[in-house]
Amino acid sequence: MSHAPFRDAPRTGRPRSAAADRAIVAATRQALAELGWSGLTMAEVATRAKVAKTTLYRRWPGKNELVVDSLAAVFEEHLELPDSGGLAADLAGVVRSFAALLELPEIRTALMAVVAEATRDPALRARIRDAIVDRQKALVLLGRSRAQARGELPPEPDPETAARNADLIFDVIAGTVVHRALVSNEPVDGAWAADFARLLLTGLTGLTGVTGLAPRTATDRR
Amino acid sequence: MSHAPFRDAPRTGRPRSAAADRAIVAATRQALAELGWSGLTMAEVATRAKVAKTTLYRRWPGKNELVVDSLAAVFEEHLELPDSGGLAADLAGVVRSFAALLELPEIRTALMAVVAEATRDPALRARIRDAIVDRQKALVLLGRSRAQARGELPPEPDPETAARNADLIFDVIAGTVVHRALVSNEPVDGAWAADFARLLLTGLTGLTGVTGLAPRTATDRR
Amino acid sequence: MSHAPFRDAPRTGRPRSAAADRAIVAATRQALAELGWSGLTMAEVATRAKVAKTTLYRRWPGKNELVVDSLAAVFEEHLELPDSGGLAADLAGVVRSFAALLELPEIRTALMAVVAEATRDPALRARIRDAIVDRQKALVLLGRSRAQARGELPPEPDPETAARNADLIFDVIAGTVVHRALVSNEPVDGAWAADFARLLLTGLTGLTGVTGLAPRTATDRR
Amino acid sequence: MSHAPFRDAPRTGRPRSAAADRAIVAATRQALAELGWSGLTMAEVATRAKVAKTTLYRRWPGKNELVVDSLAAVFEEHLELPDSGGLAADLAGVVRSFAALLELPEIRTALMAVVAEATRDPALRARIRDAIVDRQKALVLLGRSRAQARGELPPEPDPETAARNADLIFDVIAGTVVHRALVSNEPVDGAWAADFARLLLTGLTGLTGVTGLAPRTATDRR
DNA sequence: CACTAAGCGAGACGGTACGTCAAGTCTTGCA
DNA sequence: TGCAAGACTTGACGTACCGTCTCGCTTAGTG
Repeated sequence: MSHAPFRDAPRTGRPRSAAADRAIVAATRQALAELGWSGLTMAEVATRAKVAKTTLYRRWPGKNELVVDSLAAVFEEHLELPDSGGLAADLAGVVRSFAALLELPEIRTALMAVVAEATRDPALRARIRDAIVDRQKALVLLGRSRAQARGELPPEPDPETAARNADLIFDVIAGTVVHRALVSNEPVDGAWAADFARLLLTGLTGLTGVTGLAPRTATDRR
Repeated sequence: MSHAPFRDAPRTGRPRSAAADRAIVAATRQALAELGWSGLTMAEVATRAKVAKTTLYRRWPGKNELVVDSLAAVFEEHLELPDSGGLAADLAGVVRSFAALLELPEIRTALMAVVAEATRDPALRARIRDAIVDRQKALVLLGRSRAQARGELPPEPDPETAARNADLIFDVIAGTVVHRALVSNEPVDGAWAADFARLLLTGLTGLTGVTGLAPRTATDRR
Repeated sequence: MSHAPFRDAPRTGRPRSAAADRAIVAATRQALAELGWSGLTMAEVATRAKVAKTTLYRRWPGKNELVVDSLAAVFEEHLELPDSGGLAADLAGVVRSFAALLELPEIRTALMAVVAEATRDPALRARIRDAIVDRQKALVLLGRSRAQARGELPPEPDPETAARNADLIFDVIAGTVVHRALVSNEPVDGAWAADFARLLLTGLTGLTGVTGLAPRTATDRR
Repeated sequence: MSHAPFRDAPRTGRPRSAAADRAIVAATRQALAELGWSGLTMAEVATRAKVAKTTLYRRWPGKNELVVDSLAAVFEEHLELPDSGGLAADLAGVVRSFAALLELPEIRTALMAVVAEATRDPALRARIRDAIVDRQKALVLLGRSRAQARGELPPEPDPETAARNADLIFDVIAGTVVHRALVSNEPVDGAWAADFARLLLTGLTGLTGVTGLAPRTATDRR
């Protein structure tokens, strides 16, 4: 956990309970799912975790940080990218992976809220980047390197371009999925993921035609 | 304003002050820019607008709705799409238009916050859609119809596909710009907009190569 | 009540509830009697008075001031000195009057506590003086002036001496009764009051002899 | 110290540090003087005494008892009555001795506070009596027995009367001095002590006249 | 022109959550 | 076992904001 103290100075006194840490994070996720971001209170979390409010504040500066770390735990356990053997399928896999997270009520209700809070709090922004965003970006980078190894994508000419392209692709994938799920409030199902993957691979001009060639079936929907 | 009462029943009594409406919305934007979403209070808005707190609650159900309407006013005055004569340029225009809004502190700090609130409040979600999202989407639709008129994009085979494609493209554009600006917290400058437009038009495979052909200059950045 | 606002400026807005004031003071006395000074909490008072905690803090800066005003109300309704026709009887009357107050559990538990708090808070000290001590002192002054009118005590030669003597006599009477009741924790009954009055009138040397001349009876005790 | 463990059972394990006891009491007095009763915390005492909080609780049941014992230490080192050769002077000596203690900030701020606490705690009341009040009363008794030995006061006819008178005189002296110092918040100087002694010896009627005969000078004040 | 039905500013009100603090207990490791 | 360090539970603290209310006043139309 990012708030863990350095163990350089051999700490004295009673050590912090690791079980409490786990209980608090779990309670936060549960309360978030039930009550939503603005309904979440520190006292409620404390009660559910069977822990005193002071224990919360000893470990996290406030609600924002606690929620970021709790969301991070969800990302940590859910994000993975099985090698599906092809770029298009890997792409759909990333999209599905992101979308699955955004279906969780605790993520739906809290992710954008902490992003909004972070606009006025650089430390929180860094925490979000380290704990959440970078974890997602790693998935995208993994997919690209696999595609390049397979020869589906050309290798980057130089590291700077590589980074710039990676950032762009990541913003496109993550941003689009988030917008679909949270703003447009539409399901991210297999059909949509396929459409999105096709658009990403072939660009706008290829969009309509290909769709026409492979009409969807009802069973295509999740 | 979307909360305006129906004029069917010819209202009696003293009419509401239109000046107050304007002052409140302006005060909300200003306070949002200075204090951020979570620092914004109804009392503060009332004070700045030189209005009583009761006047606020007489017109808006709460903070969420007041902010959505205030944000909507900003979108209304800023969003436009001058015809630049080509799809790529129109695309860049839409991106720049969205990005310009996301540079405003009141939008940065509040847009994602109300989206987050809306996850648990369908009425608020509808309000956001009507007042903000549909206004953005209209821009994207306008760009597509222009491109189709010019022959740069094929006409849609049927209305359902047209709607599905429009939704997808809109989520890609709006989502990507928002993610770049608010989550990645990087500037949406001309160079990035050009990269993004190229990706949208030609797809992933075209990305690296084209970039290599047209190396950027320093003056290209905003 | 000493915190009442001046009515010079014609007050606007909703007026404060006088009933709330009364309920709060009554609740404070009751809670003090049941829970003692250190057991008294603002929340408990608020609950008993069926009033919000904020209402308490809107009217009193804190627990100390609330308690002083509540004690003052008790003093106001209890302190009086019926004219008994003679100095000795008047003296006993004052003693009994003070003692009766000190038998009330809310006074027992709180009077010395606020005095202790006041050692570090001049404003609180002034409040105690105005609301409580001066009320007691007025009784002593009344007794003296009656005695002087009857010729039982000589008139004071000058105002300064008069004030100094009054202060001294007051400290003797009030201090002694308080010490007997709260520190020695012994009852202030009729017999003790008579002993004390005799000591005050005749001094130490007269103490033992007179007691011997007028042996007490069981009915003499309160 | 009244909390000292019995040495009957030959105690095992590491013995308690006597130095810690002294450091704690000293730290309590110092903290009391600086922070006042309500500002005093166990943690602060522990820090100042360079001792763990647990050590405090191992030796005293709580804050009240710790403070009583610390005040008792002050009384123990300060209270004494040099034989001045006459009743009036001895009386003034007792008054001055009490007053000197009440000038100490730790006593001013804490004495009445523990008395107030004691109204709801018989054990604390007993502790105060044994550790503080009886020590003061011994001084008064000593003064009386000297006066009786000198013939300035008549011997008591019987032990019961002796005790009753002693209690009364003690309440008068201690109560008056405390009231002057803490409630009226006026200095207990030589002039006031002389006035008080005169009143005690001759009673109320003698008060005004004698004062008139011996007008004070400025140098008479402390 | 008076009546009347709102609107309006000021501020009290009952609530709820905040983040802090103190009391007193418990846990660890060292002496 | 004593002790230092410090985590822990409990619960009060005082503040801030919420959304509602009460009051005295103003401002249109309507009768």
